[in-house]
Amino acid sequence: MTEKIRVMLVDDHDMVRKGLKAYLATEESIEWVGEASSGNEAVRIFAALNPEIILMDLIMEDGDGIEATKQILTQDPSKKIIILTSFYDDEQVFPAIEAGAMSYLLKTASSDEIIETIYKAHRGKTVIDGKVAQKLVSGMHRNRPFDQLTTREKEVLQLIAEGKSNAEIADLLFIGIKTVKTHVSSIFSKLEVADRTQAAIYAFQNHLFTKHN
Amino acid sequence: MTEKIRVMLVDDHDMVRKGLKAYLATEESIEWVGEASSGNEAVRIFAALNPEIILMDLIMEDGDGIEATKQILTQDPSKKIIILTSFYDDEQVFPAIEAGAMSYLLKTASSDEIIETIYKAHRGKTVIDGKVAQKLVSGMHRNRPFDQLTTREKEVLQLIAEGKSNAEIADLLFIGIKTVKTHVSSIFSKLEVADRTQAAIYAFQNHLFTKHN
DNA sequence: TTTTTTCTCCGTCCCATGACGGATCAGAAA
DNA sequence: TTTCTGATCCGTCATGGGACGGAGAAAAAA
Repeated sequence: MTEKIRVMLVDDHDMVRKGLKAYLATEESIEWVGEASSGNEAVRIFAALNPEIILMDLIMEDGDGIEATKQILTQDPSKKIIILTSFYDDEQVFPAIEAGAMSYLLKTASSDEIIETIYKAHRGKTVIDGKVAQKLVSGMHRNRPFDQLTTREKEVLQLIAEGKSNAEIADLLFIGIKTVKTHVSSIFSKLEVADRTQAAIYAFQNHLFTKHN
Repeated sequence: MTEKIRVMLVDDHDMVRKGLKAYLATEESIEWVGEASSGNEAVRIFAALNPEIILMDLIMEDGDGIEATKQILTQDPSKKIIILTSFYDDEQVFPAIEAGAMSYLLKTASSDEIIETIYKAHRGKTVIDGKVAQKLVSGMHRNRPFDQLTTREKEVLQLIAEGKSNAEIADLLFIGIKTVKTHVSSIFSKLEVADRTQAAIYAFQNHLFTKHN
């Protein structure tokens, strides 16, 4: 029999860790080398555990999965990381792929799919969940109006989304109110919204300034 | 030895179901009678499984946990339902308790806590997760400014949060623009915000109109 | 090089917005 | 009954917000 595949899990749900551990124990060719309950903990201990494959949750209290993925791959690019997240959180897919994750599964995936994905990752093959893949292709040619904004306009939009007035924005950016109004008008036409309130709503609905951009 | 406690799990994550099942199998006095992958499925099959305790996830694709909790307890009030959710989703705690759930756990809870909660629920004792409890007490005397709003004002605020102008709101509610402005001003003073944009931001940050209210 | 595009900046004009005051009506408390 | 409180409604008025036009500078294209 060949060498076992060394697998590590990073998830802040104890029951998920205990559960997946118990389930993977039934697989002869998989060896459970350890687990971490947060992204930061994973970065600290993965080298000692020396897993070949890391199952990584995204949303965790202490250090998110994307950051942990980056750091781990920086230290050891040979690690194969499978993202295993609860929801296809809108625009977390791109950052995860960019961070170097090999596969992207939803927790709604069946246990068999997870095992299959582990084997495929072991052979260097990528698996992307169907729903996530749809997001990807629709987002590939992402003509997001937001990306049409200039640097200055993005700054202004963020301040709008924080509830700032034009005068406040002018003070914060050390420019005239009239100039702010120009940027604001430009933002409206690019985002195809009518006023600053709709622009702020757009920012919130697209999670623009809540995470990494 | 006494009768085993009959337990059923409702969760749309296959790995959580398989995992918890494997883990609970180590408990002598707990019997796993079945599982459902959605709220609606749970309502359909719980009677046949005849569990004593139901572990219920909240966020599911097909029929959420709160609705399922209500329906199950309507059919059989003797069932003891333990909410087992991923995040303390802001204001889902109240509806869950109102629906008749006996306990409220987070999935970050340790497996031992879950087992302990099952035993306590079996003896009729309620367990509320610490973080959730904090939310509860801070929410008990919930001086949320939002609750200070009148019915009409809530309607207006929702339309503001949808990006509507005063004129559009007037048309939608069949009242004059001046009247709308009065409501709008009243909303601002109660929410302690300066303009409609900040009001919309308030609505989004408090998840006001995204779920049941 | 010149030309064109783009980004950033500032000005003028008009209207929706929001502050303030007041009227009407309904229900509760005296 | 009267009184009081609060919800809903409409008026007047000053101002911030948004549309439009344009200038200078720098980068890209010719």
